[in-house]
Amino acid sequence: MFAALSEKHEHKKVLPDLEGAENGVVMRFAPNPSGPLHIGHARAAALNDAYIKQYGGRYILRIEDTDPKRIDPEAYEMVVEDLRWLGLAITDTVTQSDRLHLYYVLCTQLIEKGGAYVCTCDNEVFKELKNKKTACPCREQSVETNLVLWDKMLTHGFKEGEASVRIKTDLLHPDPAMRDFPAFRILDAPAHPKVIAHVYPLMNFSVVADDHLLGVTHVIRGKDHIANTRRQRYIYDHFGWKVPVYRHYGRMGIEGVVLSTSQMRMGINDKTYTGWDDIRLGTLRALARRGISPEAVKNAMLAIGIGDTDISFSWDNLYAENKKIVDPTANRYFFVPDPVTAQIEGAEPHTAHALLHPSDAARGTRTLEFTGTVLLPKSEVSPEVTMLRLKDLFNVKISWNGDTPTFTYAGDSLADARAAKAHIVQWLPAQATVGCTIKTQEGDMSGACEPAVRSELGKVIQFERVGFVKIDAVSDSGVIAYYTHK
RNA sequence: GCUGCUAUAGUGUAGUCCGGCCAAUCAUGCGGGCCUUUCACGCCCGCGACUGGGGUUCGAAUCCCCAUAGCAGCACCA
Repeated sequence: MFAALSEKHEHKKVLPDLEGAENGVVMRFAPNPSGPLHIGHARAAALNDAYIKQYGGRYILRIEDTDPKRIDPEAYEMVVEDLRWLGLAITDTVTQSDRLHLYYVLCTQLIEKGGAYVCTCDNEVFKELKNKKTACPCREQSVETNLVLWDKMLTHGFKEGEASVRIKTDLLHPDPAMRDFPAFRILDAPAHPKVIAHVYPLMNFSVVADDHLLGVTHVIRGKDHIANTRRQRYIYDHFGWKVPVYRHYGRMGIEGVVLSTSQMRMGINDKTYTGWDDIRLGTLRALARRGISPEAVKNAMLAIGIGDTDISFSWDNLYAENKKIVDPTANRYFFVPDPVTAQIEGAEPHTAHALLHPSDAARGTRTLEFTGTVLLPKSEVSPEVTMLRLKDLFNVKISWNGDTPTFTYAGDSLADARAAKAHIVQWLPAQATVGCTIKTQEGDMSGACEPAVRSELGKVIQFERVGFVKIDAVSDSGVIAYYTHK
């Protein structure tokens, strides 16, 4: 009964039903290994994942590396790492460069069926004919001729650009993008990191081949693939294969971070960025470094859903999701930005015990030894301020002689501080601090924090009154933290 | 230009297929309050939208037409 009540608060986002998914689904995430995954990828990855969890089935990671020019050899590993971080239920992994022989066999079959032909026209010439809805001479070749030419392609009888395989579609189709699109091309010096080949499939062919071979039932991807879906249908029809169910979601605009792989790589090379996880980038590893949890990313993506409207991604919404996850677990500590030293007159030494978490006393406390001098945030100490409450310690009166403050002990009563509307501020014992720099997308914030923060390496904590941060590095010279969000 | 898709508050989203229960849901954001030894969390209150114009209908966010805006594709990229 109580469980039912608490589940009501979960607000589980329900995605629209998928047609024909009742008996389970086979879906795939198919990135190009050109760099690490970014937030845009996370949408496709998370949406597919959610449906597979909803209906049951298999989740195939398919690395689409059929364009040697767009491969970063390190990306194979990065993609897998990023998906592992996201926590997806991947059941199978295939790499297209391992499967070229399968595509070749299917191409031969398609030529035999009369569904494809080898075109030796100049690319520009073909384009002109296509725009005039006119067949190129190669289209009328016999199956036998096509098979001979196809064999010639595979045996290096052509150079790059001299021949390609085209799918027979409808030359009168109103959309020129549909007319006899290419399925295989020749690359002379591809320098592919995983395979030696001369003939490479184009995306539309290899995708159909693999979706069919792997039994993919449902495809969710961006609407930039709508035209590809229509093209791919021609291949399905030639083979007589069953077409998967498609959903195409709209474009997602993301502001504030760099997403373009080439731009990121350039910036890393010229030291503008520290690496793929530089927090100014939109990669998943950058989010991870900042303390965004994978669950928050997934939840934010599911909340966006599969609508075909173009949307703008909201960092606020992602931060809200993350805070729900991080707030209950993050320990609290003091960080004093831009510290000023304050010697407190008239106060006895005192040990303060501050809760590690305000709503979970069982977690314990940290101890701060007051011996006379403290560090305070400079922004809290200005001539119009005459009283402060040092959190978990006592009240301090400030008297001003011009610009020079004098700090005097003013009692332990919290009620007094409230009555005086004094700010309750974080502080540090001057004799027990470590230097701390908080890195934000806008720049660094330096100050000092409790020495105990050093035990939170790799964790997200909350600096009280400052915000959530992830402890990135701990050394003799101090602590480096990354700002997560408020 | 051609082909196609879309249009609900600052942002995301539900409702649109099968018109009335929608003076429009939920989240986030913002404003105010309560709680509180954090400007966090929690709780309460409030703000804020059906792109525009026609039409059909007793009745339209929902159906039709036009306009406008945005987006995608028109590669031997994925």
